[in-house]
Amino acid sequence: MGTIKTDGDTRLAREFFERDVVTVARDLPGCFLIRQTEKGKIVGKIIETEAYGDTTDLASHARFGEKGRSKLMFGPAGMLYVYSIYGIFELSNIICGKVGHPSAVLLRAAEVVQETEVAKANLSRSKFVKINDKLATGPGKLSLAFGIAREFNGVNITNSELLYILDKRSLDSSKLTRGDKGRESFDIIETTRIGINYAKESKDLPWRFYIKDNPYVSKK
DNA sequence: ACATGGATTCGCT
DNA sequence: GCGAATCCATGTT
Repeated sequence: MGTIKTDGDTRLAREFFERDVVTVARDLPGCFLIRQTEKGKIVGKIIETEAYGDTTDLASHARFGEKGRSKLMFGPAGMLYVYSIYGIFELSNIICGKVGHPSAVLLRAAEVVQETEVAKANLSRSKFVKINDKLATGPGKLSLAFGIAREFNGVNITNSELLYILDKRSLDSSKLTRGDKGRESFDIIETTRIGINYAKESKDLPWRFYIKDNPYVSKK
């Protein structure tokens, strides 16, 4: 469901993201994030996500209402929501749910499986990132590695040629990863979100999802 | 106009 | 486990 054909691959379409944000967040690990750049096509397997909900989720930017930077969250699904944090990083989210039901999925970690040198070059632009074999472990590093910055805010990833997501069954991972299995099954761990201890009644919601035993998870 | 603090990351203790 | 780096959205004066 929720897919269209693009060049033989199966791109996630708006219907995929229009579902409940928690369902989408659980479904995204194992899918492939694609970033077409001048230097090449960066491909990453999504490892970890978090769901952010409506005005009742005290950790969600939507809690402030339909205004300011989070206005996008109230609009149609499939748009990218990029915002800066700590003056240092920019975090990438995908708007989910029907119009009027604000929510978004935060992309927290990926395994870069193609054009790793391009991703490394992107990371090198920040003096706050240490470059090692984990290129996109954590939402700040993920955005930087994939070259996603504020100019991508509002981009429709169901249309864009520069940024989109392919279904987890659409790529033959034997060509892409070392030992990690795109087409094989995996267990998803559900746990609490990171960095939101200020959000009293919401901080214990099990809205963080990651692939069990995967080395590219940002934090256990 | 001013003060506050964060959906982070790294390095040092 | 804690603090620094560094900017802007948000809330208060």
